[in-house]
Parts: sequence; C-alpha cells; structure tokens
Amino acid sequence: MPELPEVETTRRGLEPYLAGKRIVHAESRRARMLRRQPRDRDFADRLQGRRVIALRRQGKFLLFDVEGDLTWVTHLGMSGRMEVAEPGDPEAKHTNVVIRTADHEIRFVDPRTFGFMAVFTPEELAGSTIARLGPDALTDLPPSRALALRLEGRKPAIKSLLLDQRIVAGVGNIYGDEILHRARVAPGRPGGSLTFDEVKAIRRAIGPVLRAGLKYGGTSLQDLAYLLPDGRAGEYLDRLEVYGRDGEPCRRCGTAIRRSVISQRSSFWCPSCQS
DNA sequence: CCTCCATCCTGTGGGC
DNA sequence: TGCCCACAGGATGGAG
Repeated sequence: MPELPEVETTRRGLEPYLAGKRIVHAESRRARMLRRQPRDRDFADRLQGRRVIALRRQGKFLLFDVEGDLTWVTHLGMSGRMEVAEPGDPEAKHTNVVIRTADHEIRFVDPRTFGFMAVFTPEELAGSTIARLGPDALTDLPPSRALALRLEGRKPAIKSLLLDQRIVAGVGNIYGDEILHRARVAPGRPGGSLTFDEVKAIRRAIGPVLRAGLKYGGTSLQDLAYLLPDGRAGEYLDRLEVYGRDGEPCRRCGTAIRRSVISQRSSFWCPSCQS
C-alpha cells in the first residue's frame, strides 16, 4: 500500500475538496469494502447530509472528522487510491466506493480490496485497531529511549518490528528498507540485538526518509496502483536507494543490493553498508 | 503477552 | 498466444 507519504499526499490532495463540504451522497458497490462497519447501512446513513470538518491522518489511516462526533475512516490497503472527479467523468475499474459533494466525486479505487472504509462513533473507534496504533512516524516520533524499550528482548527482525503499526505508525515495506539502509542496520537483525546507537540511527533516519518520499508525492510502482488524487504518479521511485534494486549497485558503496525474505515480505539491503 | 503464518483479493510479468 | 507460477505498497486472527 500506500505508506505514510502516499497517505499524507492523499490527505492533502483531498483536503480542498472535502474540508467544510457537505456530503450529499455515499455509496459502496462492494460490500467487502465496508467489512469493518458493524452494520454496513450505517456507512451511507451516517455520511449523507453531514459536513466534513477536518481531514486527519494517523500512520496509514485517514481519519476524517464528520459532524455529529463521527469519524470517517479510510485505509488504502495494498492497492487503494482516492480520486477526485466530477460527476460524469469516466470511472476507473474497481471504483468501489463513491462519495459526492455538491460539485465533486471522491472515488475509492481499490482492485485488491484490502482497503476499507467505515464511519465510526467514538465507541466504535475506541474498540477498533486504530485505538491501538502507535505514535505517528512523521508527526509524533518517540525519543530513541522509548523506541529502544519497545525493542528490548524482541526476537523478530528489526524490519518486521518497523512494520508493526503498534510500535510506530506509518512505516511500510518500501520506506522500512530505505530507513534501515540510511541507518546502516541490516533488516534481519533481531530487534533485541540492536545497540542503543543503532536504535538512534534508525530513529534519526525515519523523518528524513518519510519527508523525502512526501516531497516527491510518494512512490508509484510500475503497476501504478497508487496515484495522487489528481491522477498524477508519485515521483519517488527513481530516488529509492534499495527497494526493488535487487542486483543493482548500492549508490553509496557500489556493492550489489540483495533481496531477502523476512516475515514473508521482500527486504532489499546492502550487505556492505548494513550490518 | 509474544511469535509465527495463513489469509483476504486482483493484476501483472516472467518462464516455458 | 496461452498457461502457470510468483509476487505485489497491508493488516488480522488464530494457533501454539
């Protein structure tokens, strides 16, 4: 999916079209997209006629405040994107949810349907996984000491722990590899084996890597599953140091980048720079 | 609590 | 061209 930079780019792209706007119509064309909504009819019922107050984000979740103390939640999953269109514009395949304001349509396009939408009451929100999300990796990064405590004694690879949204929210598979390369820590190292200096290096790498991704509008892979709300592709792909560069030379030292499988996900890393 | 792993989907690209 | 397999930006629930 879309990781933090892509989700934040999406949030910014939607803001002018949703902040302060009234929702006149909401419909889902695939029941699966509402699977987190306790009763799926609540989704349209709670949105229609209400105004969106503010667009927030925590980690990879979009959290839109809606009149009546409601939170409209979107997770883009692996292949989700949001489009801003005018009514009548041709629809992309897999347009699974459509939200209309007075003069625009917000379309949730998600081929793999790993994403979801829901409109939660405060109680429902408190009972959801969103309540268990760790601090946002961009806006709320905890100090190294706190991170070190969360890694202490942990057996899983640091790469897996970086992807654990309960520890820090927002890092995914691409930026996780980029962060570890910048911090010069090998992805397979057990979390509990890191020295405090290594934890500090990772902590220091998170902000710059995520901000660089954000600056270029995120990373659109070849399949273009992720696009900005206006339809443009993110431009960070060419700037990636390791992700997807299996066999290519490390830009720092020239050694061939390796691919390893860690927790059933690909990890790309430089065996000389990272140890 | 922790760790591991299968699972939910559709699309694409490579090898034969 | 067609077929089959591997793989893809994520999160979760259940087993142990």
